[in-house]
Amino acid sequence: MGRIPCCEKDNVKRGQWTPEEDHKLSSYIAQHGTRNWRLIPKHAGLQRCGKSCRLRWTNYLRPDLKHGQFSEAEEQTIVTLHSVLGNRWSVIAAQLPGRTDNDVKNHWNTKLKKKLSGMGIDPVTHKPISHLISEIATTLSPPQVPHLAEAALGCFKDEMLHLLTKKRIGFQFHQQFTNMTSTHNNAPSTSHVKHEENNNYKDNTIEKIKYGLSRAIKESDKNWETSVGGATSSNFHDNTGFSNYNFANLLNDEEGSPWNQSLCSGSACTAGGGGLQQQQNKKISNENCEDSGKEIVVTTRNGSTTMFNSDCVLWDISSDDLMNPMV
DNA sequence: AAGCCCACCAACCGCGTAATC
DNA sequence: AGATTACGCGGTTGGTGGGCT
Repeated sequence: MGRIPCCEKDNVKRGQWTPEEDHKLSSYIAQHGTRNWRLIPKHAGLQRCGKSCRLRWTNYLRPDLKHGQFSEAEEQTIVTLHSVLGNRWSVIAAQLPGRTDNDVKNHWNTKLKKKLSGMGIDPVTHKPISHLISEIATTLSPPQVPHLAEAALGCFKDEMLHLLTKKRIGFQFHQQFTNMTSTHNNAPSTSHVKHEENNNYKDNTIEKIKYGLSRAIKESDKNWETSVGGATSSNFHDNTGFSNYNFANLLNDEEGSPWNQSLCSGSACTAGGGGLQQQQNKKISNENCEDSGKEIVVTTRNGSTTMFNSDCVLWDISSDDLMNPMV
């Protein structure tokens, strides 16, 4: 047996509330309270569902509600509580006098999530995105990598891609680079941060990032298998205490991006479709690099992660960008 | 000026569960 | 005790307005 509707759908008005309806509802509630939402519209002379009346009252008409912008302090509270409670909007809203769960949820989805992403923080886990990559690369056993890595990246990709499409930035790796120069032959020059104001480049790059991430996840799995299988892979080595994953050949491919095929959100993700498997062995060029074959490496050591490319232009996430995301 | 895109947010939907019969 | 009803919550949708091309 299905759930019985709270009202007769045919006889109720839907959509935006008029000032007259607001007045009727407010007047009725001021006199009689909010005891039975099913009866309120009938008694108040409204052709609305009781549920609709309740939402209108709780989210808009209640006299104790604030309607203005969220303050810095309120935003800070939301972010802090969200890091602990997750999407428990009603609990978070309870800590913000005059704000509803709907307010908080909307503000989170439209502003705060992007703000955090722009700061390089994953809005789901509240960890820096570099930590996520690090965890994917080091702490997961390879059979899990395609699923969990894609799930984690899936949570972040929309905001990341949004940011990238709004403003080209170059990838910096100051201290990590210093560390790497002593251990890696393809160390980048300090003039690596270059900008090309070329739309084609941007468009290509976005596609390459999408595809590159998907390929990276898949490739790391393959490399691990190669290594375990006995053959020494030049792409995967761990003899210096680092775990190096070579993503150099993951940034380009003539084929369409599999990103959409494996597009996922959270746990609903099913990574690594058959198409991805089939594409694994295809030749990949690196046309956007001045010198093809340069590497992009994710390096992990003591939990820190570095991603760099020796000569290709990447994105510069400066502190200004992080604090003032272009959204 | 018109069309398009995007951000915002009010409102809706459906599910879980507490309350009531 | 089980069925029914209502409420609360979180996810999603759709209308609107502003900015950009």
